Amino acid sequence: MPELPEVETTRRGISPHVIDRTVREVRVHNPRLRRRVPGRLRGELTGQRIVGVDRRSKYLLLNATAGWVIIHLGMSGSLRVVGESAPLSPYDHVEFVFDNDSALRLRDPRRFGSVLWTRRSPARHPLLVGLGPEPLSAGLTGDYLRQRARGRRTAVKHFIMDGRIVCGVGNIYASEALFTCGIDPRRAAGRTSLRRYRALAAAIKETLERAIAAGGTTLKDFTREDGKPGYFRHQLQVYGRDGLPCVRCGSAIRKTIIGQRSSYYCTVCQR
DNA sequence: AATCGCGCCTGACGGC
DNA sequence: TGCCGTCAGGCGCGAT
Repeated sequence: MPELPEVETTRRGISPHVIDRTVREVRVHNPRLRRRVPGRLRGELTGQRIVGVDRRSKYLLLNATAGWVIIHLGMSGSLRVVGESAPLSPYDHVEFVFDNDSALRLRDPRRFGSVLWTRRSPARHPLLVGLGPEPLSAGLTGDYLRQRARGRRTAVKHFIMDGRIVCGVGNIYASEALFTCGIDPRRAAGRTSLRRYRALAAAIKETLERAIAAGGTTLKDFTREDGKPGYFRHQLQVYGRDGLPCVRCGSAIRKTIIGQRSSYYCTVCQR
C-alpha cells in the first residue's frame, strides 16, 4: 500500500479538486471492502459540501458539512479524480460525484481498503482513537520512543511499525529509516539507546519528508490522483535490494523476515 | 501487557 | 503454454 507519503501525496493531490465541491451523488459499485461500506453513507453525504481534506496516520478524512468520510487505501488502493463519465474499471468500488461533473474514485484491486462514515470527530472513531503520534509532528521524539520501548523485546523495526507507538510508518519506510540511522532492524526495542532513538526519530521524519517531496513510492499499484506514479522508488537505499551492494559500503544488502514482513538491511552499516 | 500469527483479497511473477 | 506456489506497500483481531 500506500504508506504515509503516498496517502499525503493523495491528500494534496485531491484537495484542490474536492474542496468546496458539493457531493451530487455517491455510487457504491461494490461495498465489500475490508469493512463493508456503510449503507447510510449515500443518504448522509449526498448534498453536502466538502470543506477540507485531512489525514491522520494513513487515513484520509474528507471533512463534509455534517460529518467525515474516513478512507483507508489498504494495500492496493488509490484515489483519482476524473470526469464522471470516464470509463469505470472493475476495481473502482466507490465513487463520489460532484456538482461540476467530476468524480473522486476509489480503485482497489485487493479490496483491503475502507470507506467509512462518521458524524463525530474522526479522532474519536474506534479505528483512530488509539493511534500514536504523527511521525512528522513534534510528538515523535527519541525520548518518547525510548520511553515507550522500555522493557520490550520485540524487534525495533516491528516496534516502529506499531501504530499505537507511532502511526504511519509502513514496511518500506521502516527499512529505509533504520538504514539511514544505522540501526539493525532486528535489535530489541528495549535494548536500543536514547542516542539511537534520537537518530531514529530524525531518520523517520527525514525519510517520510523526502518521500512526500518525491510524490511517494510506486512499486505496483500506487498512483496519484492524476494517475501518475510517485518517484521515491529511485531513492530507495535498501528496500527490495537484497543481494545488491549497499550504497554506503558496498557489501550485500540482506533480506530477512521480521514480524512476517520482508525487511532489508546492511549487515555492516546497521548494528 | 506484550506477543504471535491469521485472515481479508487479487494479481504478478518465477519455477517447473 | 500452463499450472502452482509464493509474495505483495496494511492492519485488526483473537489466542496465548
